[in-house]
Amino acid sequence: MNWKFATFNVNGIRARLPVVLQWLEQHQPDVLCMQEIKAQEKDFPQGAFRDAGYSVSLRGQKSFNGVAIVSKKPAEELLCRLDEENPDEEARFIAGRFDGIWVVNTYVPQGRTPEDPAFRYKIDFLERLKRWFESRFDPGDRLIWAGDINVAPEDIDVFDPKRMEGEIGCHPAERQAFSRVKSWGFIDLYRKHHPNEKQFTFWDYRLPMSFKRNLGWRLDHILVTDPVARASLECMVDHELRGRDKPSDHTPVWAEFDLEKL
Amino acid sequence: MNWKFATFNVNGIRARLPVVLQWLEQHQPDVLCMQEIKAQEKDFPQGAFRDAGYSVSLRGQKSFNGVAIVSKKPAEELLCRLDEENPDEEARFIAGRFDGIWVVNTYVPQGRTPEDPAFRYKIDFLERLKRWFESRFDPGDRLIWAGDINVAPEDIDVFDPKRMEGEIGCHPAERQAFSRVKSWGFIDLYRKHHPNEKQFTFWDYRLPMSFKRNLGWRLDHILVTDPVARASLECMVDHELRGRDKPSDHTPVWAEFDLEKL
DNA sequence: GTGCATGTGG
DNA sequence: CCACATGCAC
Repeated sequence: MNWKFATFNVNGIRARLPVVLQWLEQHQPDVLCMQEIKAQEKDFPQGAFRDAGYSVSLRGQKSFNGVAIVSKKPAEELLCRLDEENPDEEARFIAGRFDGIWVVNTYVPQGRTPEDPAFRYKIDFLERLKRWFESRFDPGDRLIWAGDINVAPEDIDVFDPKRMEGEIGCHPAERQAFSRVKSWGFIDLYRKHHPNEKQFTFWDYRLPMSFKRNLGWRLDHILVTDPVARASLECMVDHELRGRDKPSDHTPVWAEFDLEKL
Repeated sequence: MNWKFATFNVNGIRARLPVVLQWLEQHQPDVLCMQEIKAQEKDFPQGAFRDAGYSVSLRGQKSFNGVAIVSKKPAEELLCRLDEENPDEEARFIAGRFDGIWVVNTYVPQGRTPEDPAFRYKIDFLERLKRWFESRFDPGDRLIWAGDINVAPEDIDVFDPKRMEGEIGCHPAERQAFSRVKSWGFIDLYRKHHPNEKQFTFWDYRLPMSFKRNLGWRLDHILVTDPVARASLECMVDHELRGRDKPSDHTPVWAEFDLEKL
């Protein structure tokens, strides 16, 4: 039986609700991770997802950030913070078990510029995440880490690597921090299926005509442990959405798995 | 040859542009007066109107008020302020000559409450308008005064005259001020064609379900001098627009004239 | 450029 | 309830 998974930085769930519902209707993923829902729990349109046949797990915050997982079956287990000791950390992390697979959904800080304190926070976030994986899981577990990681891992993942060298999203320090988390036991699923494809998942609103001119970044990722990678059939970026009327600046990434190979 | 005229408080031209363009496309008025465009000249979507075959004359202001006239032919003469001595008066007045007919488009102050200084300003505005008509025109001229007058002239023009007695829009002082301007030589064209109709042009957003329950006011008017009244064929309120998706709180009023009778 | 928060105005 | 202004973040 096939199992479908997707991740999408929606940039405001209230503004993007029609787009997301239509995408769910068409693609029927078993699990969809969303980032930048930009809503508190009380403002998240839970009813609309339930009516579409999806269960909602979410970690909200007023105005910024916020992550959610919607799934055909409710989470078998759920964790809403990376750091249980810190009750008012930003809403950038949620993890749940679905059909026996642990799904970790993150919205990694963007970091502003490499000089900004926010950049240090980004690196720290990735290091905390690495320790979190180490302490709870084994690379042989069924585990998916997905979301807006805000790092373009290689030069192929930016529209103009020369121009973007050392810039936010491409800085060696963040690439290395991301790489270190992956080295624990993750495979970049899009890159596994498409080793040489220059395919982006984000086009900045602020760059004039960025989508039309394909001035993008691959910042949204599906990372999986080895057993999950071996069960994977495909991983794709649905850039079509970005060309429509009121798009998010990001676009969905999805993957399909053969559960019998797991 | 028939000549079509309309007035519409759009409540923000930028928010209402698709609605207005579709209405123009369908109804093809020779002249449309708009109020509450809520835009400065530079922010008014002139290109969209030109593409639709309309010439634009406007008096804008940042954020509030603002009036415009769009017309199949450009204005033969144009006046943009009621009080030429006062350069920073609110953008509530524009007048132009089209096909030999003078069209005066006003957004009369709402007045807040009868106790508020804004109410005095409303009465004064109507009195200044009366003097303006007296000084420049004769009741025998071809003249149309239209717009959001913000007065329900008679009890029939409010959903609940008992409840609204003395309230803003129905207060005796503003009814009298409006009546005094009309007494110079204007005929209420909707009332001429529909003497006993209880038909509203405004339904407050803030009253729950006001449109569905028809809790409205007739505040938008087409006033004409006697020769124009004699050439008139019909005057109607297009309340259908108010029932759609993102409506203005007001709805268009239109009239048709036989130019050969003029 | 876009979404959201808050404040003003109707 | 709705539109617009300003301010913030990305």
